[in-house]
Amino acid sequence: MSTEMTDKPTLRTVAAAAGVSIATVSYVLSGHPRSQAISETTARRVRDTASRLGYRRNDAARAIRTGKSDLVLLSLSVLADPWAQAVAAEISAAVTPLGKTALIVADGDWRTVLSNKTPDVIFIDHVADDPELVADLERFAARGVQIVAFSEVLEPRGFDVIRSGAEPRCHLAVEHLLERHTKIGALTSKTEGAPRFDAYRTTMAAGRPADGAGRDLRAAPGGRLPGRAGAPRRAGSADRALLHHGLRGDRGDPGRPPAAPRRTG
DNA sequence: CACGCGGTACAGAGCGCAAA
DNA sequence: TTTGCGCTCTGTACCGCGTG
Repeated sequence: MSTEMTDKPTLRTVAAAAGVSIATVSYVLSGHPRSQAISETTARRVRDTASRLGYRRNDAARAIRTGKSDLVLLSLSVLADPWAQAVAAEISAAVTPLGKTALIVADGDWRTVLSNKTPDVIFIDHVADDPELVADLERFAARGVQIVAFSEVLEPRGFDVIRSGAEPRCHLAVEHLLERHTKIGALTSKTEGAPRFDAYRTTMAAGRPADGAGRDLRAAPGGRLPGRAGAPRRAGSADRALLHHGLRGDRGDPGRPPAAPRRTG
């Protein structure tokens, strides 16, 4: 019994129905430069037949031969982060005109996705300096997958690493606030060993204004600034401004170009 | 281990036509 | 008639993975 009415039409089906070879159908339907060498009569017959049979290209099969999936994977550890949302929007907008699809993984579990898919490009917003994770990335990079990892600690090993560069951005934020303030409060979850806070502290200690005015950075672990005993106060406007810069600037403001990636062969 | 899946890439066959 | 050339299309290897 024939299954032609129920089976999904393939290139082979279309070729048989149109009376041409598989290759001819492939050239016509893919718009391959070589299709210009195929007569308009034949090309039209192929297109009409494909349309009549409801043919749709099998991207998985195509990926086997070309090694291209037209898939761009974006792995975000925290989707609620304004920076992550901005990056997701930018990448989606950038890849769509190229005929590619952005696949966004919101829980940062990019390894599970890569177990059964091979994207053309992978963006990962956070990669721990774990040898096993890095080995996974190196393996995909060796297969020709372009990988961009945002990391403060990872070294480029066949793939790109973007340093968020907390210090320069903290410097900009502090200098901006110092135009109108001499005392700045920082709301931070921890003050020791935190790169972001260290960057603020370094900037504050880096120099003193010519008029001799002092610089004072007060840390507030837990999100509260020190005040009178028993009455912790909320941060003032300058403090909130600094916090704002810290969140947005720390990992790259979408409105500004990111730090240049470093790559090794 | 052999085979099949679907689409692509590429070498080359078949044909028509013009010039010698 | 032979030769050369260009156009159109064909046949098949190849890819990674699952299945028998």
